[in-house]
Amino acid sequence: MFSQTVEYALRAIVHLADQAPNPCTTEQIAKATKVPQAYLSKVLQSLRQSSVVHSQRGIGGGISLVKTPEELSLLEVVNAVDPICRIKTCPLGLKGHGANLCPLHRKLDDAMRETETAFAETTLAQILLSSTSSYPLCNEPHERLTQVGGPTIAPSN
Amino acid sequence: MFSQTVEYALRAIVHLADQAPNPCTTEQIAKATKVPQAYLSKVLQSLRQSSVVHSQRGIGGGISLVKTPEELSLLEVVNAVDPICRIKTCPLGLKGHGANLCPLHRKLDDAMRETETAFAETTLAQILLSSTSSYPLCNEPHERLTQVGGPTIAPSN
DNA sequence: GCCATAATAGACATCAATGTCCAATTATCG
DNA sequence: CGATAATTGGACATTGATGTCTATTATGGC
Repeated sequence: MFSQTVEYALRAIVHLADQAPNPCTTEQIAKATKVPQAYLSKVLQSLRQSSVVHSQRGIGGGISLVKTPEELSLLEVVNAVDPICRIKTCPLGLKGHGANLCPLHRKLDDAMRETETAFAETTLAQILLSSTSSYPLCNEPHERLTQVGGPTIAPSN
Repeated sequence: MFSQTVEYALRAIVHLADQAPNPCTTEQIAKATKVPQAYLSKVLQSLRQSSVVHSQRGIGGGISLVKTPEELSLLEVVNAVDPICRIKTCPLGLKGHGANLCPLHRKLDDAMRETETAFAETTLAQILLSSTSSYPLCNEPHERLTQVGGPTIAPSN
């Protein structure tokens, strides 16, 4: 129901929110989120063009969130890479309907509206603070990759 | 958010429900629903293999619903052509999560669950009886293609 | 200025979704 | 049986989503 690209974008943003306000390199995000790095860079491009993330080249650079996790909603991320496009007029182009959707398309659009609303009302901060037994993207309850200050360049392995 | 195939399948089923229990030819459905006929025949194949519709070759044949519009839900149609696949285990394959989804995937799965439920609870009969100002697939309030009288080619049952 | 780092851009590959076309098959009618 | 109507199946084309690779450009540190 949601594209792979949406899944990847959300994983990346969750990781960035977790590390905020520190920037992460594409490589770091790719490893943490298990997303193919080359493809991830494409996804991050979309997010940058939509001003969801900011990028900085060179040493110490990387990707960082434009907004704080408290201000950023899931919907903004989803719409940046694969917009939820609501049904505005009759898909059959019937003149008699116009903006007055028939029951079928009303139902379909309602489902999309519900999803849109749910995503609009959820912030990244809420995702990070949710108290379930699993922490986003991590095996441990909360394994911070970068803790305090430090440019943390390449923890490598 | 929903594939073109889902849209086409639902249009076809709505038309069949409207004409039920009479069968319709692929050509009739294609014209009424404005779906490319050759592609529609593929979609109808999926619906037949999932036992949502029944087909009959030869003169007077065509496609008809297996269940009545009262018994058939939107979900059965959707799942026949493009299943809503719920998130059952961590997409990252993290062992620590397993069936215990992290907040992100919990949220995504919740959205799918809501949609799934909404579709499961809506029958084709409800779609046809919904009182909005537009009738499904038709410009007029209710232009039945087959009315009374004329043996519109094999009512046969 | 030089070098290492990291994003950026574009070409290319692969695969699934969508769409078209035609021959084969099956059923009904006269 | 033969003609017609209709689905069925397979080949093919096109497009978009997904994914890979390489060269280029920008940045900071020395």
